[in-house]
Amino acid sequence: MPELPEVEAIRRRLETEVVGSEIVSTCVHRASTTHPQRPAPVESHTAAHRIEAIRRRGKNLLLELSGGIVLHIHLRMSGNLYVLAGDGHRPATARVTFELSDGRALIFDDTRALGKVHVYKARDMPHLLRGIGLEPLSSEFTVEALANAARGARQPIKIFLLDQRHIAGLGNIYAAEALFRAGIDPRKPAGKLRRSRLKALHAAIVAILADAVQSAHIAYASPGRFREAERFPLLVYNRAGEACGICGRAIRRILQGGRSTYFCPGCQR
DNA sequence: AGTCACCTGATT
DNA sequence: AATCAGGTGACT
Repeated sequence: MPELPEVEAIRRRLETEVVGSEIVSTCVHRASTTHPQRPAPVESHTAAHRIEAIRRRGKNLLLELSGGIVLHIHLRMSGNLYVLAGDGHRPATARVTFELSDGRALIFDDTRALGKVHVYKARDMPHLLRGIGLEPLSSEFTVEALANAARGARQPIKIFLLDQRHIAGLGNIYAAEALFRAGIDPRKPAGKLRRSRLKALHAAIVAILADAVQSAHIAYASPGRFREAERFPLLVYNRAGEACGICGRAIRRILQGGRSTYFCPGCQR
């Protein structure tokens, strides 16, 4: 489920809940979650370490542990990270359990088991993250930086936005919503957008993600999982056939790179 | 840029 | 039974 806003909401929540806590033991319940690393090293390199900080880079969560160890977690499609009280029931979909010294447990829950948990030395992280693109809610993400990234790109702009090497954190939902808000046809080649269009797109991305972080924070606030109803309304995603709220034309669904793209043929040109 | 693979579950 | 799902990496 998670794109940048959901990952950031999880990060903020965990920051208040587990930074400063010590992991006493770790159990990997599904080997594919740590693949190609073996479960044993992940377990041994996290046990007896304290969680010192939690950072996010795009959709990646980085738990900085004592002793120069980084726990790298990617939630992929269905991952979630949350704290379970000492008397809580661990669900069957838990893929990794980190037992904390105060009796609580940090659970990596992942229904589809596509998510990843790996351990690295802190000094290796810059190398491992080198291919990740602009952080859209940071000061480095400017119209100029977006224009530089898009220059000469022949990919459709929707495909371009999903490519984490350009911008880190957009996924299928918010890419579609940002393009709608900016009034851009998702099939338009990225490198052919005029500066005025890029400016609108830049503003749309920042506004959508900032709003979505806020609502995701609320949606995750109560214990349990993401509450869809709390998210701010999506204007095109998953609305094929419905009337566009602006122009009234039917929202279309097309395939790009094997994935659904939703857009309004009236508003996006 | 398209297709498959990795997984499970919801929906048609 | 078939299709779809908020992600990504390895093919072609």
